[in-house]
Amino acid sequence: MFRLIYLSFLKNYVGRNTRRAILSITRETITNHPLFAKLDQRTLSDVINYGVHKSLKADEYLISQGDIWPCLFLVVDGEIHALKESQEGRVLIATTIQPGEIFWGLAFFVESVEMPVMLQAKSETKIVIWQRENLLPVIQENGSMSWNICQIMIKRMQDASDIVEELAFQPVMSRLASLLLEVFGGTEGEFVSRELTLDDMAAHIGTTREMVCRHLYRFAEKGAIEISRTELKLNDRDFLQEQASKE
Amino acid sequence: MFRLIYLSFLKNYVGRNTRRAILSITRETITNHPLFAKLDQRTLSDVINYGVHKSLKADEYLISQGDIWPCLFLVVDGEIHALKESQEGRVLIATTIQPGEIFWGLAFFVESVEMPVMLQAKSETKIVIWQRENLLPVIQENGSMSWNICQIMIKRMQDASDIVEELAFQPVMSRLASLLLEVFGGTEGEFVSRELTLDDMAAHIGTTREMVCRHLYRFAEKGAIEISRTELKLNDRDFLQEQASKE
DNA sequence: GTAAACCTTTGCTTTAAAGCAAATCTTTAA
DNA sequence: TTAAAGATTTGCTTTAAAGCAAAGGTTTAC
Repeated sequence: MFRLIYLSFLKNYVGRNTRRAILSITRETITNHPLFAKLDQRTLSDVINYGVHKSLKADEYLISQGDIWPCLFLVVDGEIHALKESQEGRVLIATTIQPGEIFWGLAFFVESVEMPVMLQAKSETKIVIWQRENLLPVIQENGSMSWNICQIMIKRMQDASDIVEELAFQPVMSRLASLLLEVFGGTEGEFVSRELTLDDMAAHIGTTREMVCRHLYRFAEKGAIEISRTELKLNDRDFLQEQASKE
Repeated sequence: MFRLIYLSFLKNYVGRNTRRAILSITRETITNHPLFAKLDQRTLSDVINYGVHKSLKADEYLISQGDIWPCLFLVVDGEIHALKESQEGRVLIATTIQPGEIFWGLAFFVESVEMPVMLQAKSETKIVIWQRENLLPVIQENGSMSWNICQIMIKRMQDASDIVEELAFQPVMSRLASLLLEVFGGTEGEFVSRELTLDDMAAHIGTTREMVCRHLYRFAEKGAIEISRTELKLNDRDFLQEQASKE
């Protein structure tokens, strides 16, 4: 009881020193990002001043599919999912934006272009948002920035390309094997919390929770993993690797 | 007979005037592209000089999936398919690059990054290729160029995003309806050549020729289209539109 | 002009994926 | 502490997609 009160107290109270610490982490995150690498101190300060801080609660939406949103943002803390939703309510998580990464509304670059994904905070998340009108002059006066953005875009294209390839050619079992390796790849031999619900996993690979469940138990039958209702142990990475490459 | 000889004569013989005409078309294509829009005459000439002309025969490969290819190119005439091939030989056409459009190897922007697609000429095709090392200085000295590239990339991202959405959420029938509208949308009420083989259509929507065939005849049963072995008439665009949005 | 290569169509079979429902377990919130 | 909400699991059913094979057309190349 006491512990709960104590924790919620910490959660809501942000003292002068703590606030200063958060701002400094944010400042550091901005300063360290390759996009702003070659800016002089004065321009960097401008950029930092234009940035609007925003906190998102877990599961809170930042924007919806179809929005015209001429902004660019940097994740300071937490994680943001870029996801697509079908008419029937099925969901596909296209990518996850991590702390230190930059993302944008397409309308930041091309006027009136709609967002093809919605953005949703996975957990409690802090971001800094820039409006097109504020950042555009800076970008145009610093040639290297556009080039850096190109490089970030290339990475995103690779991601998108992988998703297309998997959806087009690989069966559910392979996609699940890939996901397991990605999420639990570093935990071979020890039981760990499953982290993702069946629905979460289904959203990552574009299928249903029932399919995920069945394939998990199929992997368990083969000895590649062990599972309980809440935990998972990865035993045979090679087996999963092999499954992941099947068509 | 005579006609054949006459045609093949034309095909191979390129006289002085014709060559000059082709070069001038190419020059115009380059000059008109938004990417080079704001360059001064002198820089533009440099760019034109750095560009290497290349002709591809129908079905000829430009590069393979996995290549590290630090180039950027412009399609002058013809069409180039960006396609993915699975281990089992199935093919998905991710996008088609049209005359006047620019595309690139990812390694043009980020060193050592592999191509996620292969590039293949759909028909006889002429392109102009620039090496990274030649074009990079021009880009870095002309800030607007990177920005323009960003805009081109945004368009490609939209395309990729649409493909993901279709593969993840839409059944074969919807994807085929979309394709029919895209290819034959402007020909309502008249018989036209089918243009694409069943295999071609299958490659566009990620399925097999048999599935395409069956769904075509299903559309025909409903009166939305009429088909013979070689021709097709689109009767009911609305019906197809409705099918295209189904999940 | 003809054979070979290629494309289309269809019947039949197999398989993967999804949908639905119910039982069981876990977590959350009052 | 307990009820409610949420998550997992499994059996059964349905459907979409794919695979295989064979029979016809069409086009191409010699």
